[in-house]
Amino acid sequence: MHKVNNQKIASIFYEIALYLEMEGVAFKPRAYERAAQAIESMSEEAYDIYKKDGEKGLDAIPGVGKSMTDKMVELFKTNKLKYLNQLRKRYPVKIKEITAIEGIGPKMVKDLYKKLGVKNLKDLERAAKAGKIASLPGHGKKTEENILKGLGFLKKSKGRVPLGYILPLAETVRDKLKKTPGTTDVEIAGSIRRRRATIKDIDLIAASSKPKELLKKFMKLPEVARILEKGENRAFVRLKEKIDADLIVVPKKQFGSALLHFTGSRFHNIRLRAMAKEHGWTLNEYGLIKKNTTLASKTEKEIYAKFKMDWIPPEIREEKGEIEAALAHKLPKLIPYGSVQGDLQIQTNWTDGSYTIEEMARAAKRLGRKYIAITDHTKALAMTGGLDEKDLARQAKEINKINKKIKNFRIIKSAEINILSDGKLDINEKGLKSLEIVSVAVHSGFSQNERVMTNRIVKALKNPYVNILFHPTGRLLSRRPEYAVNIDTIIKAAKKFNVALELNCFPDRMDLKDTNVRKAIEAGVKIVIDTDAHNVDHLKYIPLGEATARRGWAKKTDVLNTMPVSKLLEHFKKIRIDKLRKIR
DNA sequence: GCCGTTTTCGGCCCGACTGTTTTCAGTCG
Repeated sequence: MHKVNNQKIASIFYEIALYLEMEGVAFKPRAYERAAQAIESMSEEAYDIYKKDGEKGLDAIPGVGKSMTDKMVELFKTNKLKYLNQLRKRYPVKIKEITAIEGIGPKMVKDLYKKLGVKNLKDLERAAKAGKIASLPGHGKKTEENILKGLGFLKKSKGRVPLGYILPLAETVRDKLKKTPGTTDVEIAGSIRRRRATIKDIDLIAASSKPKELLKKFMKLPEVARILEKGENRAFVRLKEKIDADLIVVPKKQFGSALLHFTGSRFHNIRLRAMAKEHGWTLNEYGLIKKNTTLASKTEKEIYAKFKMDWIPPEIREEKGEIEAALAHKLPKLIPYGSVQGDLQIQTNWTDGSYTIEEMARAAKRLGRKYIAITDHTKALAMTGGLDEKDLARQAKEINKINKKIKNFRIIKSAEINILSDGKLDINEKGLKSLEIVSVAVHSGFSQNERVMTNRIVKALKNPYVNILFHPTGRLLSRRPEYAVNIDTIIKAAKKFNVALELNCFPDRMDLKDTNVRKAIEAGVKIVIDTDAHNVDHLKYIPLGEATARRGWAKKTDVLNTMPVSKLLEHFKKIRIDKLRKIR
């Protein structure tokens, strides 16, 4: 058996979809894409589902039926897929690679292959530079230029970018557009509005009585490098920051329908449109329309109401049960932004942070936090100058001193303690006892196999002093995938040993991710949201974590550090006493 | 290829822009 992971399966299904699209097959490409999307966003591995529940389990994945179940089973059994190999043989073309270029789709790939023998990006570049594409019937000079520009962009582009790095730019552009005469609303839509962890481009929706002026202003912004498309009410540009931005301008009365349309997700929209169709209506960016009359268009809420649904927060518009919940008026009350009162992971210049404890505390207070926990690394992480038991005692004295100086604020004694490769901690019991909150994390042995890694973490969670598991899967979005860990087992252990799981807001981490948050809270495990700040500038990332918690359907009560500090510390204290009593 | 409080068969979301066309296919969101 071969443990083919979800990402790999999704990637294969996406590739099949492209090949089928290339052949002009109807409907099947969408089916494969839909299944791929479902699989890549599952928190449980399809392989584990198969081992546990067999083919029945796979078939139960939404969008997956008999045929795709068979294909997954074949992958698990042989690590190969005959169907895909046949497609690749018929068209020996790097289809995913080539269609990554803006403006090139499967049909053009087919044409370029058949007529010019283009199989990969290198062939494509050579053909374009030699002027061969412009001379093809059906294509021209412009197509060729766009391909060359697209190739250049692809080389420089970083692909999807962490949300936290793009949001400020999107907000800057939005705010500049807001000041245009005749413009009443500008909103960021798309996956940024849904607060996905990574972003491909910036979508902006505006309501204006003077669309021409607004579009002109947009295209002339200093952030813009190049104009890709322009129309009556939309413009599509490439920003100097190597990311594309799209602006759609509508009359005020259509702002809601436009916002709904361009917020997505795609599958949420498809579902809504199918529902509209059942009523004999159509839903598009201009409104919910019955024959020639508009039933609703001004606000999203009005449109949802026509379907007898509650308004659905953008963060959960992923066609993952939110439509059913909205129809039944049973949407969860998602944790409101601004609910997190304190930051529970902060590094200082005692280890690899850049600022003193007091500087971090004062900066956090300025942002409205009521408390922070100081969580410098411990000794096994030698490269950061990790603290030993004596250092922690010294740091405690320092914290006491600063606590007296800063009013209406509380610094909590904590640490980011290493889980050693055998699951033991690198701080002794006396050291653990001296801390108000004990947080643990993996920082070594990333290449351990899943069983070893999982057992190691579970062993650490079993320690009666442990309160929080930091960045449970260890992913770094721009650099490193998750380490091999069985998140279901971790969640079970967290529940059993009453340990909270961290949702780390650092833009590169966002760990736990949304689907794991949902899984954890469904299992009754508590979450903490914190920034992992290494300097004062990082403290601002809390709302990213709140957003991700919302994507995971978390309520305020699921997140421990929405509590005031006295209650929070009481909570951890009580757990510690209970656990120690059970052991003795 | 998937799916079903109308359906196990017959459907499957909708519209704009571009480039190369003389009315449209391809691509994108």
